[in-house]
Amino acid sequence: MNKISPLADIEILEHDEKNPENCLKAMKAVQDSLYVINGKWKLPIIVSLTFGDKRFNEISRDIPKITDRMLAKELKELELNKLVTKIKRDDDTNILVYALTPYGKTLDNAIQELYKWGLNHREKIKEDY
Amino acid sequence: MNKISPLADIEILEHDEKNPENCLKAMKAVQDSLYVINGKWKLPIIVSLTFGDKRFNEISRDIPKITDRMLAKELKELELNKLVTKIKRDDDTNILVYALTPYGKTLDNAIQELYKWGLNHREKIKEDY
DNA sequence: GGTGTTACTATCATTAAGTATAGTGTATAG
DNA sequence: CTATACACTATACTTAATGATAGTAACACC
Repeated sequence: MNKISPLADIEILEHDEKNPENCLKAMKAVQDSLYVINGKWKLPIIVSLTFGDKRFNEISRDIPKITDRMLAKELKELELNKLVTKIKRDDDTNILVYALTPYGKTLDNAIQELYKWGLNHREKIKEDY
Repeated sequence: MNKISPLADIEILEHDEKNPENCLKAMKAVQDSLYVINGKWKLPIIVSLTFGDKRFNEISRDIPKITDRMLAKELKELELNKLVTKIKRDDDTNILVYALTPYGKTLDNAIQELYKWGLNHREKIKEDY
């Protein structure tokens, strides 16, 4: 039960000129995350799968404008990173569907925050212009 | 005090085939966020500034391998998006420093989650290989 | 068993993102 | 007043990401 969150630490160290190590560490960690979810389509795919396991075409229809090529490519990378797997659909057919792994689901908190921020940002932009 | 978080809603709707609208909405919001922080350097810059207001060269020294051109370019975009501003350093000098705006600071939750996930992911990769 | 759908792959073209290098006006220190 | 650091900008180049288009094996369905 680590109550002190990492960025809480960062805030404590905000004015500690002697510890640029923590800044570097934070940057690297954030870059690691971004590296895994980078590109135009990976997060949309993951979001689509949070709404349920889906087969190739179902994901494709969920995401406007994605091409087969990109969907195939991104799914492959997500499988490599163990965020997504193929499983048999839970019915009498033997159709294969893509599903988030338990590990893939650990991205949920981050995605929630990006979702909330994105909604708010869209509102802000509307106000401003 | 909106206790029901957006993705909580999403989970409730997970098996509601009749509402693909929510899936689309979630994807768009997440893409909006990603659009603002995309690229290799924007998050490192923001992280650097969470450790304190800094001038150009100080940020540059914080972030290994970033070039002047990219730093200038990314800072300009961050200023356009109102996440960063230039202010006078809080001392007797009239040095200008870059600082996160209050709006820029609203990214903190998202960055925290990316930070936590990134740390964990790095550990996982070490275990796996 | 012919037709359509599914789940891809291959190839090539285009666009976007990032790098390398050099240069310039302004501020600051000695 | 001069040298150096600072905060950029300009140009050219390279690499990475994405798009457009076509094709194909496997399966499903009448």
